[in-house]
Amino acid sequence: MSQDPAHASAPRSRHRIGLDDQATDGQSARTRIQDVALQLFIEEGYDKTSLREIAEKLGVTKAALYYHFPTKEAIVASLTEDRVVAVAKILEWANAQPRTEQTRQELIRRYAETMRGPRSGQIIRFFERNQATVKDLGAGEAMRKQMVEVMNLLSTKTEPYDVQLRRSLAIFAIHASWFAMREREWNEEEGQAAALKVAIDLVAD
Amino acid sequence: MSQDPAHASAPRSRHRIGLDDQATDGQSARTRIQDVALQLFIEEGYDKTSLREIAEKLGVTKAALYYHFPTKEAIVASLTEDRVVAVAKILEWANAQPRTEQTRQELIRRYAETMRGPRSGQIIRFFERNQATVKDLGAGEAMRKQMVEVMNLLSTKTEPYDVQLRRSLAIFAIHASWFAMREREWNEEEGQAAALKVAIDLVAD
DNA sequence: GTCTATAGCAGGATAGAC
DNA sequence: GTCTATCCTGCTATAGAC
Repeated sequence: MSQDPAHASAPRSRHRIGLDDQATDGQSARTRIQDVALQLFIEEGYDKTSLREIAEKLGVTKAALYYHFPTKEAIVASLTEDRVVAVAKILEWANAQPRTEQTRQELIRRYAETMRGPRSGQIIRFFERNQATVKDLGAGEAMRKQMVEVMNLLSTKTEPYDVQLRRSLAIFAIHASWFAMREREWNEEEGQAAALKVAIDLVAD
Repeated sequence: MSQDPAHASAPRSRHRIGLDDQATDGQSARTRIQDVALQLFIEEGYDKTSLREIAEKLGVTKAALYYHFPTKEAIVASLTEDRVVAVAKILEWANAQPRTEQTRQELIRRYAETMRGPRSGQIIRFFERNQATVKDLGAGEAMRKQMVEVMNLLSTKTEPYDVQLRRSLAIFAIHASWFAMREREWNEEEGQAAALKVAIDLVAD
């Protein structure tokens, strides 16, 4: 999952306080960069978030980031790869199933499961808020294609338009529990349970 | 609606072929800029669309654009202002109604009506695909607030989470008919009718 | 109304010291 | 692993001629 050619085991040589030494909470430098970058990508947008800004927030310089990631885009790639693999597995499973209501519901259940990871919700949020930018980012293209494939599994072109639309909204229901209702105050558990319930209903006959 | 202090009636003085003289199809220079800009903002993203690119596509230079719009952001503002006014009117109406199922359905109907204009769908598409960027653009802020207000009118905080989510999805249903299902081939009429049907059902009890 | 030219700045990325 | 310094590019916006 982690393809870091350069420094599989980076030498902890110098005595200066750097990104990698702030790991008193068990977070690697790589992870800290990912967290800060993702947060900024969501709040400010990918384009408007400069590497300088990320570095500043981490207390280092731009150049330091380039030791951990070859490009800005690579940060996004590292963020999304795990989720892409997880969704790909679900799609593989779904493609081998008969196209029944029960399959749709199980597909939704499994898809909703992918939102349980600590960063999953944020990654979706990032994706939704940066669609235009992310679409030629490779990682974004992959996620977009997967979303379309999920929707295509939920309905066929021969079905009425309103059915197609209704079923597709199930995906938005799952995603939306993370971003559409920011104003309101419910906890994660409840939100996800509600989203799953609504989504399941949307794909029912 | 059109706040152009500088050139309410621009003098058609010179003989050179410019933006304003290409109006053989009845489009003003202003309109042509808006159309091209909006299209690029959707396809490439607001940030990544430079004024040079817009100008090039119109066969003029960057500087020419600055005659018609004082800033890049002003183009967005000019694009969204009519819709913001239209939605504001609907919100004003809705706020004066009792919070019944019938009101919700009528609210959805009226909201769906705003998608009938030629550019409305594109503007929503622009908004959705550039959320992160557009959020500190003034125009974007206004639209975001309106969307939240519509959702708040569709459900109250005391209602169960799944009901709140379900009702909020009605808005996405209306919007989605314009962008979520690009892969599939149905005409506008059918798509909007389907969206309205789904949305109405989502706000029903 | 449109042009050329340019100011002024910020971005991503690299080189090389430590 | 992180730094300083810098290259190169592209952006928004402005000045002033025509």
